[in-house]
Amino acid sequence: MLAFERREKILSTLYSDKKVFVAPLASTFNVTEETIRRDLEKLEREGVVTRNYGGATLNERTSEDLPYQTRNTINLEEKRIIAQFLPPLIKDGSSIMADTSSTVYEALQVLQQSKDHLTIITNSVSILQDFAFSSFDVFSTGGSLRKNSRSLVGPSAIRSVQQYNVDAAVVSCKGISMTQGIMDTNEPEADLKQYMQNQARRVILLVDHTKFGAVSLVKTFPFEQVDCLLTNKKPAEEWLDFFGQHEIDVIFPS
Amino acid sequence: MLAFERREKILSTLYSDKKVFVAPLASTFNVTEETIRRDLEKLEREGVVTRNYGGATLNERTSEDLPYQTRNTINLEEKRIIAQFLPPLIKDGSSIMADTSSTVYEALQVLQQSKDHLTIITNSVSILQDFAFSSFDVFSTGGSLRKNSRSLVGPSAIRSVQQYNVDAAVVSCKGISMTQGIMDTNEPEADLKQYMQNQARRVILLVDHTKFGAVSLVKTFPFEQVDCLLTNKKPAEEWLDFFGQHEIDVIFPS
DNA sequence: CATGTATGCTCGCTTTTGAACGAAGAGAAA
DNA sequence: TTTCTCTTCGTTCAAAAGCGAGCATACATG
Repeated sequence: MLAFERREKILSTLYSDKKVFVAPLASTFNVTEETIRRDLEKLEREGVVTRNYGGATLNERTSEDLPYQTRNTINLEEKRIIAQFLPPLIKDGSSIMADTSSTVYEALQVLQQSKDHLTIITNSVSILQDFAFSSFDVFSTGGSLRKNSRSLVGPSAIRSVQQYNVDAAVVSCKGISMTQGIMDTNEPEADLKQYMQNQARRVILLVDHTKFGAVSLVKTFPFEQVDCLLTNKKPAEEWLDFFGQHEIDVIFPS
Repeated sequence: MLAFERREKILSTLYSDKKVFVAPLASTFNVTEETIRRDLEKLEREGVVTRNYGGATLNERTSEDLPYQTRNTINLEEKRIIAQFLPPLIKDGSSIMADTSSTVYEALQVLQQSKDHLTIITNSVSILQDFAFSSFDVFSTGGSLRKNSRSLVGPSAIRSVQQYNVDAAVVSCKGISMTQGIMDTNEPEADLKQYMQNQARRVILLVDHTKFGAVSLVKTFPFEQVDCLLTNKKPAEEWLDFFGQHEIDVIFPS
């Protein structure tokens, strides 16, 4: 039995019972209580459980969130660098649209700390979940829950997006190419993004350096629509020229 | 029985009875009265109860606006008992509407294990989150994220609900009374529930025993609309008569 | 080889619990 | 009202259970 295997089993017990105890776990897995405690400690650091004397209870709010969270920690540093550039571009009290991407998610976390009030319209379930107890006004687009993601898409989401006119759309993508434009991996989200862009006065695109030149399945909207691009490394000269031609403000760490 | 577990159970008794006594608690948990006193002391420090001679009473104010996660673990056993009754009432492949309540949430968890395919329309963020990786089709109503809850409400959610016609509405409430009807603590959710009920061929109401006779702020829909009621304890004879008059099928543990 | 991770073990510290006893509250009787 | 009695509370002490830090070992990984 490997460590992560054990933790997975602990998690599954947690999901069904909402709580676990140190001593029984230790004996079922044939490890010392120390090990179990360390497991629970780890789970607590990840925000999944709260420990109490003799065991731990599940944190409802992140109940099924583990896969997302791990995915979210990939390139987290890059995403945070990008996120730092967003607050100066957003005025307190303004309204924004946010798509379902971990980059945008990180950026909103930073906004939450630096702004008093914002109105957020989003199709991301993760954002809904995280802002349930914030002071921001949050609107969900509704729509169909896309399989294996926390994204709401489809005609209903599109209709919903069209109801709002916002100051800025904060979106990400899977790849940008000078010839192919801005691309995403799946049709429904790419589609929705296009409508988001359409309802916003300004379009702010968040792209980390790995997206430059990456080609992906489906085009979203053209570069002409982008007002501002945030990234985590200085792009190559030809990209800077390209952005200049399209009148896109590029922001990157100096 | 560990300390935190005992305190949870005390809380759960508090939520259903509004008050507890030291001596009976001590004997049910097989601990000394001192221990119970210390538990109550702790709960008092947390602002949940006020102690008085011989026991403690629940602080009314906090009972309504409980954070979701505490509310969710309270009376979990009762909720699971109710949840068990739902699968036989729902045919595989059918479509249902689900509100934002921990009882309905538990019931859907059970459905997830016993059905191959369902279409769920919900205003609950928690359900969206939990079914992101399931085989069910899930639609979000969208709408405004209600403060300090994981519930989507408002005109946009209502419009959205009206787009769908489903086989069953699975809903809960905060209180039922023969004279006042079915009640909830807040207007927006009560409102939405009414529309949900309206779009469903059958209305299934999930109520634990603490809700019987409990009066709450705002009425939702009348008993005439309810087709089936699931609860965790056999209701009193007058309630059974009452349900009979309204042609409501009542299901409870035998 | 060095490095990092996982695990077990020990020891001192904290939390929890029960027992004991005096103090305080409730209710009845004067 | 005052007094008396019984119950309930709070405090203190000690024992037991649980915990965290630090160290050592084992094993994989680079």
